[in-house]
Amino acid sequence: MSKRARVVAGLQGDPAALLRDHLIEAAERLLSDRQVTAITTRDLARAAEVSEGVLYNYFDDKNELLLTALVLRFEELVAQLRIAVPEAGSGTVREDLEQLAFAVLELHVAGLPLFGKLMTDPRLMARFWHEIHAGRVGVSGGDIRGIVKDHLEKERRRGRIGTCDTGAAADLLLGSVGLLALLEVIAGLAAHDRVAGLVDTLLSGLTPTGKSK
Amino acid sequence: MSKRARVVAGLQGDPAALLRDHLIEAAERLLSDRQVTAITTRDLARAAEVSEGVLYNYFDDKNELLLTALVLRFEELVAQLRIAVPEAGSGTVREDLEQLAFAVLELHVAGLPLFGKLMTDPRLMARFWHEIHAGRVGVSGGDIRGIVKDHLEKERRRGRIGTCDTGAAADLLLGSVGLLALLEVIAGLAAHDRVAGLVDTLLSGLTPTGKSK
Amino acid sequence: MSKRARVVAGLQGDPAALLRDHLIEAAERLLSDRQVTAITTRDLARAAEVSEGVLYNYFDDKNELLLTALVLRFEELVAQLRIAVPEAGSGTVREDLEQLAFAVLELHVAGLPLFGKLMTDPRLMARFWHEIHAGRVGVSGGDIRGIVKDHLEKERRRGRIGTCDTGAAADLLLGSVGLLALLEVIAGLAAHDRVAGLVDTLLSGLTPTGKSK
Amino acid sequence: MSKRARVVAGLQGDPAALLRDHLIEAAERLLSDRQVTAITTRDLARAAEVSEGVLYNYFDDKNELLLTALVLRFEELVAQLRIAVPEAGSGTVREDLEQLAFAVLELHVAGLPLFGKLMTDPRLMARFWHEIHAGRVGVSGGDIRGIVKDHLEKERRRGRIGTCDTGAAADLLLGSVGLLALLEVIAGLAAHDRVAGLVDTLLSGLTPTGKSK
DNA sequence: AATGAATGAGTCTTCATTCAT
DNA sequence: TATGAATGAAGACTCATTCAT
Repeated sequence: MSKRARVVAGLQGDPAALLRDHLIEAAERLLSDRQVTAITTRDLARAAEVSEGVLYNYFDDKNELLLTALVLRFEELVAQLRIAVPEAGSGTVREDLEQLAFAVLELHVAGLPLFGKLMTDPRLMARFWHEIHAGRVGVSGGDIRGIVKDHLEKERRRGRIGTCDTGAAADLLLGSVGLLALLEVIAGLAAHDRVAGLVDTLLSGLTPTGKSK
Repeated sequence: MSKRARVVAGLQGDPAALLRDHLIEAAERLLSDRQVTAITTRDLARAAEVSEGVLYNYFDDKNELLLTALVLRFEELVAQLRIAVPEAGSGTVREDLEQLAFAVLELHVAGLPLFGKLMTDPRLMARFWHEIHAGRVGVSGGDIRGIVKDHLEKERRRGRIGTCDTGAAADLLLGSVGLLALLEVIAGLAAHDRVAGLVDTLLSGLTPTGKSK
Repeated sequence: MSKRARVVAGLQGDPAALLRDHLIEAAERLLSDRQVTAITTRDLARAAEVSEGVLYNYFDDKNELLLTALVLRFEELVAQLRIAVPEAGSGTVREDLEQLAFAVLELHVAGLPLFGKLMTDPRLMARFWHEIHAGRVGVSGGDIRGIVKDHLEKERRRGRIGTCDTGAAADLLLGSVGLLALLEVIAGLAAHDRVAGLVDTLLSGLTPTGKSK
Repeated sequence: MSKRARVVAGLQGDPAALLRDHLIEAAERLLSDRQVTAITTRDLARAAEVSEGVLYNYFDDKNELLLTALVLRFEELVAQLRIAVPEAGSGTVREDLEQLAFAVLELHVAGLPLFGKLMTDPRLMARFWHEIHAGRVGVSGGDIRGIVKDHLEKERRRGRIGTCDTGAAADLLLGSVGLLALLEVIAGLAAHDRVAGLVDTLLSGLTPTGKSK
């Protein structure tokens, strides 16, 4: 009935949804090499090859578009993590835990820039936080923590690890892997090489053999 | 004859150095309650009670001043950590490690906003990184890691903990404490309550008693 | 075959004329609680429950629609005044004149915002003026003046007022009532309370009794 | 000490005050051939031959500059009226009243466009109203009314006019003269020619000679 | 060397109008 | 002929940087 944007001219489907998605994709592309605050409406329009005003037909304001792109990207990352979680028992305890740790590392390496971008703008951060229901997010927060904790509890039920505070263990793993990811992203550290050491140390603990704490 | 800024009028010493420091102090003050991007040259000038132009006599641009203030603040925080590190053997292994963990938590809670501010501007971040020699920094990077590692090695030499990868152990502790700090800053989590659990789990490890890894 | 707008779907008559009128009505409604400049084409479309584009099928542009609505509203107000004019002789001279003055006050209070809206856009004003044949309008211009003048002349023919310049008398009445209306609209003055004083003073004049001018 | 705008480069006096006044003058010039709402910051800057930003060094926002210009212009007009008010007794009652009426007519003819401009923007109108303390303004309000009323009371004390409601008489004169001014401004009516008739009718009143009201 | 006003590019957002459907 | 999304030209305002004084 009404006019259709040139960029979605030849495509099948609801033109509105198409264009909305197109805008989000353009935003994601921009987000991958610029800080949120460094992205202007003009950039967005140029990247999407549409006029400047079109953004406001689909989003309340610039930040809402950016936020949507950010949330989407985050959800993709978590979905990828779920896929990468090993079936408990597919290898040794260590092997499975290492596989999980590598998956978490991937998530962090990919997600950290995202997170950094959010910190730029406190209001954006707040909206992001609200969008992703509390506890489901953070660099390694909530949901992700649940995934790791669940894995550990399965292992414990199988008797492959001892009685322990699985929550704390999850924090140790997530935090340290997150730290490696940060150093990789910021300083180019080879994080992968240090994951095995992390898992070993977490498994055996620090207490000298034969002694209690 | 050259003019001396009113604010350093009565002071002894090289007026240039005095004014430079004065500007940095004003920047630090501003940095403690605003995002870097939210600080204008006018703010800076007003806070330092000098004219807008002086800034350019001592720094290449606004960001250089801000960066200098950021680096300084970071160094103060690390210095505070050094002071808070327990004398090994002043308590049990756990007590000492907990005390260290708390000190690290304090550092992170104080330093995280700083870090967030840096991420605003990638160029600023790069310059910051360069300023603090590689590996010495990060939310929980290098230097700090050395402090924790040193502590653990002292404990090992005393025989209070077993043979282990002290670097990995330091990463586990720093990373997980950093994660708690992040959740405290972002989501208001009571991080302190979970530090003890972290230390316990790190000490005992996950491997079931009586079994080898 | 041509399409018929949903809002005039079930109605009898020329669909074009129907829709045109429908648009004008919507505009009038909007005009009663917004400044002309604050009315967007989107507002107009939403109020009329039609698409944004139709407007341009019936009017040259947005302003022409608004103008038409304004002229219509003005004519309604004048029609109301005609109805409210007292039958000369239904009361005393003063009573009749007061009744007329009150009617004129109503007209002004209702019409002033309209007038204000017009002044927003000089081109709109010019077109309005052209639309209402010269001399027939103004806050208290032409036609209205004729109504007051006619009333006064009837009274004079009846001998209830003396020989005088009824045109000037009409101007005195209209102008002063208009002034009160303006002050009521702008500053919340209780205009009604001062109408009687106006009429009295107009009737008796300023010249001291027994003296010639 | 600091830079001086090119436009006030050669002039004596406080450059800030100079430029501020220069901006106001530019605004007044613009105001005399455009509606307030039709004046952009760019227009203002171009008219004053300064950069766009300079406006904000002297006024909170665009409207404040415009408002200042409007208030100033209004005050000039009132001052002119005061000067033009006849010494009571310098001529006959009618002559003096006519002279006053002419002065008021001048005021209105000059002030009406100003007033019209204000009606464009209700918030601006409110600020204007607040600026000019209540009762001092309006097309023919307060202060102006006081001037006319004072004149009439002097005449009454001299016994040159009878006992009457001088306030109402002032309203009759001001309102009707305002009306003529409006018609002159809008429709090019020759207002001057009708002032004498107004004054005559006001002086003699409508009541038939020898009869009571 | 300090001052602080001038500069003007750049920001987000609105909205009348067009035009493919 | 109605639709309503796309268009893009403005608009007001900010602020890092410059530079005459």
